[in-house]
Amino acid sequence: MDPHDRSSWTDFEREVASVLDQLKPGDLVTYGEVAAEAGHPGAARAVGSVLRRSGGNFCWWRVVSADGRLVPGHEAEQTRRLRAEGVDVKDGRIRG
DNA sequence: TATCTGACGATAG
DNA sequence: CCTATCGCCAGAT
Repeated sequence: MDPHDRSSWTDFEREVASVLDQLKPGDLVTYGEVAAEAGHPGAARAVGSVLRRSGGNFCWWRVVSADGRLVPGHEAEQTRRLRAEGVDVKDGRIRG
């Protein structure tokens, strides 16, 4: 998947991208919300797959699990990015 | 067409 | 609070 040529992406990837593109610094969404906003309610797991394979083409750090958990294996980086946007993160989780 | 996979989500214990 | 399951979806093989 080439970040400079979205036309080569799948419809699902484009839809997910359009949703994430609207997020502003400090915004937080869950995989399920992204899926629903993209027009694919229930496809939360598929959203995670897209983000995992997309390797940073999206603002993945603003996406958290439904229970507020950060991305497994990327807690440090995600915590750093979120705090830089004013989000309160505590022990790999969103406080609030 | 059949199966397997996973950065999910809800539920039960 | 934790783990174990199960249902779900789109992609990859």
